[in-house]
Amino acid sequence: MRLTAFFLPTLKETPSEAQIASHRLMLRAGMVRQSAAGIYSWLPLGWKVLRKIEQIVREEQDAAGAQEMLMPTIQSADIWRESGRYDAYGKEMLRFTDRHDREMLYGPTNEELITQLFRDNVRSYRDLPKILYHIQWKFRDEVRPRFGIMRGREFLMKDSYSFDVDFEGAKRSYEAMFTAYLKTFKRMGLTAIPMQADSGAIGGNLTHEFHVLAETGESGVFYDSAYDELAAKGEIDLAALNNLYAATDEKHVPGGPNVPPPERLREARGIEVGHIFYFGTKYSKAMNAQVQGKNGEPVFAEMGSYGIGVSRLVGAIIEAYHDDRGIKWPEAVAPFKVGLVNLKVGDATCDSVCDDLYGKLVAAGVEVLYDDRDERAGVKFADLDLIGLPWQLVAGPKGLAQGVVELKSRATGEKHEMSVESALARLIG
RNA sequence: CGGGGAGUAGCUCAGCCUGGUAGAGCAUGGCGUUUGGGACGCCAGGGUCGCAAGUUCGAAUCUUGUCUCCCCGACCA
Repeated sequence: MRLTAFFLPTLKETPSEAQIASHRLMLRAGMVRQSAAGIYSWLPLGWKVLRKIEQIVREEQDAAGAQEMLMPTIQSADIWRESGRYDAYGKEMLRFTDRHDREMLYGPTNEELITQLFRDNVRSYRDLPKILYHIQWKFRDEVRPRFGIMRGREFLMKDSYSFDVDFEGAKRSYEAMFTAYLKTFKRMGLTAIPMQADSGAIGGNLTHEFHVLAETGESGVFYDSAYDELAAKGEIDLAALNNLYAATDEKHVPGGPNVPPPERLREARGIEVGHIFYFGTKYSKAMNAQVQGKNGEPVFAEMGSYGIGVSRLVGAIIEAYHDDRGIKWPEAVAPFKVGLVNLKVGDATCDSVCDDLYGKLVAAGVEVLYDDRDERAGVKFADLDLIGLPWQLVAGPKGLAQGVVELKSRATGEKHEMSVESALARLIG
């Protein structure tokens, strides 16, 4: 993509409403614009990141055996009356009527819909287990949206739902999602700690929240310092994780059972990026979702639900990866891998070398943003640092006179001069 | 939902107290000089002062109502 053609409205100054780094940087980097309280438009750069994250989530769900589908954003009140949540959910649910005065709502979650689909279409235990998921926009009419897309009213969520014939099966599904979540967050460069959590309004008795540690996190969390060591090792060890203490402040009881000694107890702030629940037959009973068991007997489906805040992850990643100049995207979610800087647009050599580099990178399938604007070097560097592409490939008249370009890592700040060929090899290889 | 604050140019804000032709910086367009980490000069364009009523000869400014946004708290799968 050539920057002259790209819609990238960056801001030099910080909009006054933005309080935390991710919000500030998303506005400044031209990723999002607010349209109403807690409701945002995703501009091209932000949308690219969102789709990258979504794709990682999708791949890990698929790998765990879940199947993607798509349920609507708008739901009928009827099924919510069946589950009993139409009255229970409260004002967070956005309700309205259509032209025929039918009561509708913008879905805050999809247990009812998926249970209805299951009930209407699955008859036998032989069809189980099943894990279905979708990645869809949700709306929760939060009293006080804040922190940009971190607590928006409209947000993109991946929600999965598992159906099993018995508890053992449900537990396997739960563990499959548990592991998938750890892998998902790790691929994005995040260390997410699974925490014992309050089960809240969804109800159930087996539940974990996944928190990314960040100073600006909304939740207080407590965890065993052994997590830090485990995270440093970089491998996912389910058994080890299950034996370590970690809890949100809602669940944490000082000095309670399993709480590690003070020297190993860490207190921190966390951003909740995922939440998984086993809730048994809560919805299948309320909505009469049964299958026939092995002996022909009716069995209520054992269910779980598993959410990842996809749009919130964008903010969480920025919270984890930024400095005072801007964002530092991990390569897995970066909107582009390379920012190609032509330091002197209009200079025949610079133009031809950059055009050639751009063509070759694109041909090799490398995502590259080519800054071909007729701007001063400082402007280009500042914008590139702000939007945080992992690699900056800089070509200017001085370097080219020596036959070199500069390759800079945004993450480490390291710069290396090298020939055009070796730069290409580094980026394509 | 309780408390506080703010709506004036694309952004950041001044002007309001004490009513009298709407401002600055940045951004944008043009020209020139510049050009390796957010240049400089000159010129230009751009505003229903959130909206509505009221007071007044006259309202961005005073009064009332209303809408929206932000912050703190409570709330939050």
